[in-house]
Amino acid sequence: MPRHGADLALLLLSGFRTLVDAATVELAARGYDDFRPTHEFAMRAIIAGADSASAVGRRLSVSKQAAAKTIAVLVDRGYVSSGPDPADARRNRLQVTTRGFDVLREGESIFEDLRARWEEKLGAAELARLEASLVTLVGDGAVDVGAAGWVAHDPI
Amino acid sequence: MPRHGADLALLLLSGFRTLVDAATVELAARGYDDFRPTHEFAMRAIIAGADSASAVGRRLSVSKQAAAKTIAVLVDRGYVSSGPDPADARRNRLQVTTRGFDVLREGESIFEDLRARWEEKLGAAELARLEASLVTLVGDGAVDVGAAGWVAHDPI
DNA sequence: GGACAGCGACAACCTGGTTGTCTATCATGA
DNA sequence: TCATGATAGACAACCAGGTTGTCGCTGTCC
Repeated sequence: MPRHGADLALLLLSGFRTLVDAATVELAARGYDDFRPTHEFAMRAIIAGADSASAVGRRLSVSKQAAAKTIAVLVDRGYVSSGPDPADARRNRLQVTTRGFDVLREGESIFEDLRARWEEKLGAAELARLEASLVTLVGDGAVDVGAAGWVAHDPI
Repeated sequence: MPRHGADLALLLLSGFRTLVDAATVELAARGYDDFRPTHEFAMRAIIAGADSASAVGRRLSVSKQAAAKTIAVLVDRGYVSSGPDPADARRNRLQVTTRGFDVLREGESIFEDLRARWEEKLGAAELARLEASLVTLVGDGAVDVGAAGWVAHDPI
């Protein structure tokens, strides 16, 4: 067994892919096709208070241009609305639409299902242990920042 | 705690990123800058017997054009050599160069070091347990195929 | 010998990023 | 009050890595 260390990295990647691919496929089956993980990150940033393209970019550690592009497709697909900010004419105020909240809620429930399926495979205690180990290794905050930009590709 | 299931996915991603970013940075520090995980996958495919661009594409489940592009940069940077196949004039026979094997060996040792650091943090038994759990969840073969194409971005 | 398949090259395009430049707007301090 | 500086967003050019499609050459097989 050479490459033992690298295999660990691949296992982690593979786990992530398994979940995200399944979620994207399932989301498409439920009527939200062309919804990508990137979009989720952007919407969560908006909900968390980043109500302009620049702010989303900062929150996601990404250039404002990149954020603006993502937001443009989100607006185009009706997940996010954008209008002039009455208080500051430079800004375009962003808001997640009802449809936007819908897709997020669907996504959450899909991920819950996937996790439940893993619990069946592994046992609840063991899965909790795995999560705890990961938190020890990468920290709890790792869950939030900088994940966008690493999740760019199409499933299958 | 909503988003529990999604957090699991993010933990896995974060673990992968932590390892791969660190490895890429360390590799650059050792003189192999602009070497990306994608390149590693392509080189391993060549070593495994895929000695033409089309074959690499098949092995990596990627179009032959995509494989040809990657191989072009690998050849350009001296990690892979390409020459006419005396037995078949259509093909360009690929070979990993000495420098190519060097960078792979460095990469392996870096990943071993990273894994050892994680063992210190978590304990050897617990890390082995984590790996075993992941193998249970995603299967052993998951380590190999289709990982290219998910590892496209720059660290930091 | 002819039909078909595979290889590599080329071109056009997509997505998700990047940097750089520009204008409009706001905020601040002399 | 007004000049200066910072910020928002738009636009353009570019990059990496991927896609599809077309094409010509080469090899294989009937």
